[in-house]
Amino acid sequence: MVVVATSSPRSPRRTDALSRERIVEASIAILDAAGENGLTVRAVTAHLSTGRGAIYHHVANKDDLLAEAAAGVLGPVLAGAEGDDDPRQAIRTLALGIFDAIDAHPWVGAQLSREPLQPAVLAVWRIVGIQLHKLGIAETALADAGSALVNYVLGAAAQYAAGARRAPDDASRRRYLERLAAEWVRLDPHPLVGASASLLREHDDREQFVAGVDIFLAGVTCLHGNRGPAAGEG
Amino acid sequence: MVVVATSSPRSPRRTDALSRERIVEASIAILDAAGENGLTVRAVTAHLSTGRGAIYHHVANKDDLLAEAAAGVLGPVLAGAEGDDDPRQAIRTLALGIFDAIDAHPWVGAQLSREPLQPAVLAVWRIVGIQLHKLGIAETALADAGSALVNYVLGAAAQYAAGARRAPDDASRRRYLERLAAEWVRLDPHPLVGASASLLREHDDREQFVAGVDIFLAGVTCLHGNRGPAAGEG
DNA sequence: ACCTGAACACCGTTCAAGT
DNA sequence: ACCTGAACACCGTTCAAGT
Repeated sequence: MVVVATSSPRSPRRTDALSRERIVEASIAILDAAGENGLTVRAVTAHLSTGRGAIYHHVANKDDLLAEAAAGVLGPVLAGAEGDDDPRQAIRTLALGIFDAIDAHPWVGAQLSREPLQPAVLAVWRIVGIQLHKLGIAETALADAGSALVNYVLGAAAQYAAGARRAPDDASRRRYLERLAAEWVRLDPHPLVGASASLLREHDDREQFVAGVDIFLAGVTCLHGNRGPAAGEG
Repeated sequence: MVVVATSSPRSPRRTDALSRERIVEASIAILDAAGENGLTVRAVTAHLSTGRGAIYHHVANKDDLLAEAAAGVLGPVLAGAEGDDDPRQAIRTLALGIFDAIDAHPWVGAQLSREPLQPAVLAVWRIVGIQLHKLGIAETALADAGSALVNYVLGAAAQYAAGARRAPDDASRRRYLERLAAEWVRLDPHPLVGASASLLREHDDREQFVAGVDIFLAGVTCLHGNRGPAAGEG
C-alpha cells in the first residue's frame, strides 16, 4: 500500500480524518484494555474524539468492528506462517502463532469461534490444508484431518483464552488454578482426580497446547501411515 | 427430587411459584426459539407472566441464567455417558452426545467456551480423564491427551454450531456451503482449494466431527503405544 | 462526503412499595 | 419471603442538521 504525502513543509492537517484503519486500531486498544464488554460505540468514538454516529460511515455495525479488530490482530500472524519447509513444523508454528495472539488479546478467541466465514479463519483452513497435503494426506482424509486440526487449534486457543481472561497476571493465575484444583478434588473423590489436580497446578498452557497439536499429527500419520507400519482399525 | 403436593381436592394454586427450575426451563425455550440475542430478562419474565425483577430472587444475573440453561441441556447427556465398557467407544459416545446437544441447541456451544469452570465442562474433563486412564495413559501424557480431546470436542462442536446457527434448515445449509465453496475458489486459485471446495459440498458435519475424535484416539495410542509398535518421534 | 449529537428503542439491574 | 413495576444507568443505531 503506497502512501502519497502532500508536500507542504509544515503539515497543517492534524492526524485527523476518520478511517476504517483508525477505527479498528482504536477498537483493538479498547478491547485490550477493557475486554469485550468494554467495546462500546461510545468508547470508540470518545477515544477518537468524534460524534457517536461517525463510525457508521466506515463500518457497518459493531459485529463488523469486532471481526475487523480480530483480523487486524491475526493478519500478521497468518501472513508469516506460510514459509516453512517441514510441514509439521509449519503447523506447529501456525498453531503457536495463533495461541500467542489470543493469549495477548483474549477477546480474539471468542470472535474466531463466532463466525466461520471470516477471512482470518479461512486463511487458517488454507494453510493447514496445504501443509497436510504436503504430508501426503488427500481427499476425505484431508478434509477430516484439516477440520480436526483447525477446530482443535481455534477451540483450544479460545478455551485457554477464557481462562487467561479470568486470571490476567501470574499471581491470580496461581490462585485460580489452586481454587480449581481444590474444588475439583472436593467435588470428586475419584483418585484420578487427585493426581490430575496436582498436575494442573504445574502445567504450562502453551506446552499443553502444542502437545495437543502433536497428538493430532501423530494420529494423522498413524491412520494414513506414510511412515512406519500403520496401526489396525477396530 | 420429591414433590410434596398439598392435598386440597381442587388445587386453588395455579402452576405458580417461581423457581430456579421454571426460570431455567423458560430460558431454554426462549434461547431455542430466538437465539442468544433473544434471551432478555424482559422476555423471560414475560414468558413467566411476572415482574421484571422477580427472577433475581432465584438467579444471580443473566450470566448465571445462561450457564444454568446450558447445564440443563447437557446434564442428561453427561449423566448417560459414563457406562460403556470400551473406553474408545465411551469417548465417541460422549463426544457425539455433546455434538447432538449443541446441534439441537446451538447457543450451548458458545456458552461452553465462555466459562471453563462451569460444572458441565468439569464433568466432561472427568469422563474423558477416566476413559483415557482406562486406555493406560497416565501422568503428564494423560493431562495432555485429556486437554487435547476436551478442547477438540468443545471447540469443534461450538464451531459446527456457529455454522448451524447461520443455516438452520437443509436448504439454507446447502446454499450456505455452496456460497462458501464458491467464494473459496474465487479467493484462492490454489488447486487444492478446488478439490476441498467440492468435498465441502458433500461432507457430513457429524461424521467429520467423529473422524476428528478418532484421529485423536489414534494419536494418543500411537504416541504411548500400548497396542502395536510405537511410531518414532521426530 | 463526512461529521455531529440529540433522539429512539432498546437493554440489565435495583429497590421502594406492595402481598 | 416473594413479587411488582417504575426508575436508573446504560446500550446500538438512526438521522436531521450542520460543515
